[in-house]
Amino acid sequence: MKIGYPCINRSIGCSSGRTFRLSSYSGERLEETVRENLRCLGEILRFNQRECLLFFRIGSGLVPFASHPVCTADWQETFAERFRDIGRFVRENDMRISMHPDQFVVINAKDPDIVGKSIAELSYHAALLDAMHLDETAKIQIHVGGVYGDPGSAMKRFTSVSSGLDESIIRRLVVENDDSRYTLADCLRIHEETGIPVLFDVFHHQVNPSGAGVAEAVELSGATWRPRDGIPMVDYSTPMPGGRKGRHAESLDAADFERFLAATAPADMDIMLEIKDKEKSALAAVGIARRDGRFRLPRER
DNA sequence: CAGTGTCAAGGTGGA
DNA sequence: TCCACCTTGACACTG
Repeated sequence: MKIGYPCINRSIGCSSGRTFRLSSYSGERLEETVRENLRCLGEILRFNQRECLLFFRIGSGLVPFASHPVCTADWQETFAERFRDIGRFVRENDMRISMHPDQFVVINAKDPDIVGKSIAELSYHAALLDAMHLDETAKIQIHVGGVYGDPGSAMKRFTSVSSGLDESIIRRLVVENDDSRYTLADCLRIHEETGIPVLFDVFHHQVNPSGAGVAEAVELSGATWRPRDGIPMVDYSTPMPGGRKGRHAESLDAADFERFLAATAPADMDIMLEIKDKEKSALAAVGIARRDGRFRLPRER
């Protein structure tokens, strides 16, 4: 079991998601920004390694505008060595990386232009993980979407488009149940059609359920991961108390997390804490998971 | 320098 | 019909 947090570290005072406006794009600006983002990513990973946070989601903004036509820079070549170094650090410390392209990626959209842009964005994510020389346990998670009031057709389009995706993408792709459209049961059906593993989101399953209890849900989704995909990934969070439906909590609900671990024992999984205060909650979760017994510090493995 | 409106991209649900 | 929301604030303009 590894525990981690997404994209941003609030303790170390730098961001690996620095960006700039499209209107101020230039090759120099891109290079300078990517260099700074990679430097900070290295710092975050070193922080994580010290704190035994072995799971991290790299933000999609690491290379700004990478899939936009304006970007003609060969960033993979320019930063090849830096990417390789970071990948080596990840492997040597037995860490795990994931990415989560944002809501604009809809590979089963009706508009072919949106499909094309979505695939370009997935290619960027795959190229980034490839540049780090990470194996196929480093996943790219997406929601399904593209419903437009007709889930059946959306499902067919998803199956059809995903079957044509490049191997570099499909080997890393996993689908996640979302909070309003595709339930866990829908994602399991997609898995049956496509073989794509299902990443279980605990919170979305509460908001948008499909029958299974949490232990069963972890088991069903976990069974869709092949050995080469690695330990199943799970997104965990709780609702913001008093917040609107769908909002993520500000900090870890320790009692709920303990109950979640107890309910799902002895299943192994890598848990991404989608909680606003980031590494702070992840650290608290590590403490709880150590008492649970499934989580081991690296030196105890 | 502080405050704040806006930023590449889509789709949904709630007010 | 508009706004908030999503994996996440940060940039850049104004005064």
